[in-house]
Amino acid sequence: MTSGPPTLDDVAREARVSRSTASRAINGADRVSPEAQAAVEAAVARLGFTPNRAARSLVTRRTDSIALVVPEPDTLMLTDPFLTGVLRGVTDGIAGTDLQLVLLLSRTGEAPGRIARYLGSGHVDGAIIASAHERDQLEAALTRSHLPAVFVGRPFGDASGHHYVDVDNVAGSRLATQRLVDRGCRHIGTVTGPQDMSAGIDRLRGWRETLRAAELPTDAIAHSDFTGTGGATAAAALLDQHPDIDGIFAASDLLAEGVLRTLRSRGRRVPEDVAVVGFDDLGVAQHTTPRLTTVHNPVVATTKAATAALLGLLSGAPIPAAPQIFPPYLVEGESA
Amino acid sequence: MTSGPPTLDDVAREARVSRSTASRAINGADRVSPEAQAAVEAAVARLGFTPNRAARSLVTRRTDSIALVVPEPDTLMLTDPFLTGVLRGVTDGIAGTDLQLVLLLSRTGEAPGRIARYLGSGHVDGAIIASAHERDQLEAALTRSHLPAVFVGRPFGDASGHHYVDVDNVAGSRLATQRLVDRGCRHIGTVTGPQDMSAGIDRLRGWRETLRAAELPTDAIAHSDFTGTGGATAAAALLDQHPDIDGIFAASDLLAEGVLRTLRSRGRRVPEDVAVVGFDDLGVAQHTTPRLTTVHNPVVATTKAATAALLGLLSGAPIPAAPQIFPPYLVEGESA
DNA sequence: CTGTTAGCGCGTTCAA
DNA sequence: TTGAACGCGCTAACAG
Repeated sequence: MTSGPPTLDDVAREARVSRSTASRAINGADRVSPEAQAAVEAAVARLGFTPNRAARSLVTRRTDSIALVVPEPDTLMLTDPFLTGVLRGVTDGIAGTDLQLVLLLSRTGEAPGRIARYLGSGHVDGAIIASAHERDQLEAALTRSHLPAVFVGRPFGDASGHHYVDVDNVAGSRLATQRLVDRGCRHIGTVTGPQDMSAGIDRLRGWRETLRAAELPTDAIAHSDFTGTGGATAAAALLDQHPDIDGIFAASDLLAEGVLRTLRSRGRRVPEDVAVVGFDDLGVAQHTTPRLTTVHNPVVATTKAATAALLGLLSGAPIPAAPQIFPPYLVEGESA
Repeated sequence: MTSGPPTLDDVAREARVSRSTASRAINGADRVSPEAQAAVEAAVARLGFTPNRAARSLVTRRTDSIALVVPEPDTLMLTDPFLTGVLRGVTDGIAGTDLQLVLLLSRTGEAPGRIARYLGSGHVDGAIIASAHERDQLEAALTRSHLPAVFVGRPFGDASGHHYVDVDNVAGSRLATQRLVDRGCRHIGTVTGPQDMSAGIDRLRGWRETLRAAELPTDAIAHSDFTGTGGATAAAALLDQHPDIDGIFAASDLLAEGVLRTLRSRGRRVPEDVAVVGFDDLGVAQHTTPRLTTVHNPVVATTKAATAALLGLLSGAPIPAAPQIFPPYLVEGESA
């Protein structure tokens, strides 16, 4: 009467079979007669039965849930587009499974190791790590605990031993920089992202390589975090030190947006006086004035791939140890 | 030897007490001697014991996890700032508890009821619903299942019977519109948000009320979704139909951003020719040109409050049925 | 204050 | 193909 949610026993009784048979029918085992199968299915539908996850976990020793670790945005608006893409990618990736997605937002000033401890405690079957920043503890804890995990974005430091999916950041920044070279820019600067993230490092590298190949100067570098404000400040520094700059590669669209603001306030026309190319194409680029030329970063696709890889690991599939690297491509705008 | 994670039995053995005592010590019951308490704590630390959630859930009939239901952004960049704020609010809100956060991203084109079914299946102890859109099924399912839930933003339709926390959208849009009135605008238009969201409706209402009180015309209305592109289109329509417009209240900053773009492309100066006020202040406003005058929407605070309210419900605290409404305030920019 | 005893709901042997 | 029995790790009565 006051029974709460229906249990497997209720289903079995309703279907006039034993609990084991009901269990087998529900979990798609093969040794079940068609009649029994049908009876169980009918009973399940009639009762609205849903397996109790806790009970199931207890015996299967799986939690049927995975963790998604994401960095807390430094400022609202900062990593937002990235965050949104990641969320969508993972959600898409687990659609159709009965996996629960447990969200772990890594707080900036928090006691280090909270997340590592959580991941090591057996509360989840695996993890997607979209945390771009350096996190020695996390990576170490991950290898120690043998928790199946896939990174979105090459892990900082030694990537060997970790599965990851990434966009080819070096190729992307080459694309961006080459565009500036091709349109005739002779002194091309860059506003970099944080150098404790692989994306920040790689995007600087592509810029440098392209300019070297073109035998152009590589002296105009301004470091920044991935914020619009940071980009504006960095661009100002760049213009002060190198007034003759005629092109800027910004390591993200958010940065580029700040760069455009500075250029406008200084009366430099874009792209006539200074051409600008960004990176990411996650929505910001379409809303700038002028519309930003940028490099598309397929975040949803990479995250989806990472999730698929994790599902593979969980199902014990043969593991392709090699990272999956997605190609970026240039998106036409008006800024270059 | 090959035992896997340590169990309560291991702890008990290590601490030389019974399992029950160990359990009591760990769960902070009172009837435990100081020595036993210390012994257990030492054993826990030594073994790195973490309670098995599944086993605990099975007996306590609680899952120690809550769901966060958020709408999938219609476009990247769209509801991003909102989403980020919500995530932070909830995360802050459950910090210090051992609650798991299960993320439920509501897909736009999905089979309706997926989320409702999930919430009704006993997989979580409660839910925060940040889904602004109309979702009859969800609200109905929620009342039917008696799952403790708190909405962020007044639920669409009949809000009675639902707990919610919200910013005072009507007051906010009054603030915005009054600002335009005060600076001398005589023909003030509005670009609305979707009229199937309470925020969209309320923000339109505040605009109308303010203009009526000021005895100014309320004929210049253009509806839109909450995207920048939508705002740009709506603003164009507004200018076409009412060329003499000298002020626009946009129901969100994203909309306002689109409005500014249209005004610029039509050669209208802001704020000299047309003054603009937005709503939300979630990061977008600071990056527009000119910097947007807007109304601050304390998303993190409301979401945190919603989470606190949910925790209260879960602990069986006396439930304040009345919604918590947060006051908005005007943020100075250059656009009005 | 402590230990003993019983399940929580489910998957999975093992015989039949 | 089916059912009976067991145990996953833990909390909560109940005696002591």
